[in-house]
Parts: sequence; structure tokens; C-alpha cells
Amino acid sequence: MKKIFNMSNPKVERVLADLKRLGYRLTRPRRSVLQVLMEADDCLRPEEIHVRARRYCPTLGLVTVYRTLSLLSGMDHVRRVHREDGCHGYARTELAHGHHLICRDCHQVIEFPGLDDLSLLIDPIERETGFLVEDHLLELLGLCPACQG
Amino acid sequence: MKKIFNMSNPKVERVLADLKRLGYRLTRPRRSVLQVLMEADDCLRPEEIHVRARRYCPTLGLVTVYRTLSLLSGMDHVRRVHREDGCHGYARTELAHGHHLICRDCHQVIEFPGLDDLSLLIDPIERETGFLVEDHLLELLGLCPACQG
DNA sequence: GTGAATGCAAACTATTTGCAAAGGT
DNA sequence: ACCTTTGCAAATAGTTTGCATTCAC
Repeated sequence: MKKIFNMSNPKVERVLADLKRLGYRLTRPRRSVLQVLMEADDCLRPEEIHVRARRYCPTLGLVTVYRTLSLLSGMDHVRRVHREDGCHGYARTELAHGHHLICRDCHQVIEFPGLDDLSLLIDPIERETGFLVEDHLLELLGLCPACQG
Repeated sequence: MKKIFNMSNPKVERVLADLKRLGYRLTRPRRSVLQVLMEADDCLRPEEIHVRARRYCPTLGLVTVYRTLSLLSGMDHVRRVHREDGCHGYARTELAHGHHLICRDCHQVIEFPGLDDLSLLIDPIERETGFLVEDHLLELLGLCPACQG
């Protein structure tokens, strides 16, 4: 199989392998979207992904971006995150593990690490409600240092 | 001022008073939307609010529902909550304090009470990042009792 | 009476679908 | 060669805007 992009990214390779394993075809448009998602350090809207990915696949259509995002989030390689303005951003799963600081002024989204253990919080809730909690999303809203002036 | 609805709700009255205080007019469409929001025990989409509120104000337009929701959430009497399907629900602030259990199968959203004190979690983050946290959104994703079969 | 608020229609934005053409295996 | 995937155009869903009319004050 011929090499398409000169930069190669192990995260991209891993997802490509998974796609192949499941019988999906490794197309140029899919690679381009994947490349953009895996090299990004924040969450991107479909339109932004479209613009960036055309660097790798100039004929890429926005529709294909949507379809690829849907495929990848179904496989849990990317996560969809809700934005204050009502539309959605997408980020690779490791980035989007549910902990965000969102500035209500400049709208920047900061990931914060750690804190994966919310079991003190979650365990009693599971017991009381019978709900089986598989994942969590925690967003903290406020003002970033720069916007507190 | 003449009584419009036979049922009267102290929560509705409180918000009406606040609207008046700020110089907004107490119109029938606004009352109808407010009535629906304050008597509901879950979060509603604008369309649902529109349908229900026409019981109180038959000429109510969907546009006015949106405008009223925007006004009320600006005053923080209602909160907008993100739904998995991409559109939004609105609920009175007491209901929507940011804690949801969302079932990935039947998509029902359950509010869970208490747990307002996340300061153990939030304080260290504020210290480390310089972020000023004003509010939080916590969603737990998983399976409700009925969908665990 | 006056200006804020409403309802309609139309605009707009984000996203999805139908279908013929292109491309991976 | 086959059948998935693509890109386009058009459809759809949620939400916002322009404007003449209505209504609270």
C-alpha cells in the first residue's frame, strides 16, 4: 500500500489498523481526517477539520468529514464534545476523557489531567439509582486566567 | 393585573417578579412558557415547550419560545442542557444543576440530586490552573436499570 | 399613546440523505 | 470486477433575524 503523507503518526497507524481489522477501507479522505484529529491538541469542529484535512486530501468533502467522524466516534477513537454555542467539537479519545475547563469569555477549552477516579462520587449513585455508569463527562465553566482582568 | 391561568405557581410568581423588576413586560406568551418550565420535572426541548405552552397561550409562536428561553437563561432562571442527539433541552435551574445520568440505550436523562459540593475536586484545580470555576456540568453515561437486560 | 414584545416568513447553520461516479481490495 | 466510499446537491432540523402588527404599561 502506497504511502500518502510523509509524516507518519503512530496514533494514526493504530486506528487505521483497527479500521482494516473491521473490514473498512483505508481511503485517502479517511486518512486525512484521522491525521488532523491525531495531530491536534484540542477539539475541532467539523468545518475546521475539513479545512485542515484538505491539506492532505484536497478533494475532501465536508460530508465525508461528518461520515468519518461518525465512524470514528462509533469505534470510540474520537469523542464528540458539546460546545456552549450549540455545535460540536471532536477530539481523540485520550484528549476528551471528560475533563474540561471552559472559559465563558474566550471559549477556550483546557484539558485537565488526572482525576479519573470519581468513584467516591459515582459508587453511591450507582447504588441508589441502579444505573450502571460506564463513562463520565465533567466540565468546569468559568474564567481562564487571561479573562479574569 | 388580571389573572390568566387558574393554577398559580410560586416559582412562576418569583420569576415574574424578577422580570418586572428588570423592566420586562409580563406578557401572556412569557407566562405560558414559564408555567410549563416551572411545572415540569425534567428538561424539555423548545418544541415540547411550545406544544405544552399553547394550552395556556394558543397563539404562542415557536420563535417566542426561543426568545423567552434565551431571556430566562440569561437571568439564570432556566438552564440549557446539551442532549446526546445534538439539540438542547431547558429546565428550571434547580433541576438542572449539572448532574445527569444519561442512558446510552434509551437516551433517557435522569437528574440526580445532591452532590453540589464538588469543592474537593474543584479547589485543587483552581489552584493549579488559575482558572476561576463558576459552575460545573457533570454527566454520567451508562445504562439505566431497564436497559441492562 | 408609546415602545417593547409578538408572530409570521424567510434566512441561516449544522447535519443528514439520495445518488451517480470514483477508488480500494 | 465488485462493492464500499466519495462528493455533490438537495433535504432536514434546530435556531435566528427582519418587519409589520399587537399589546402591556
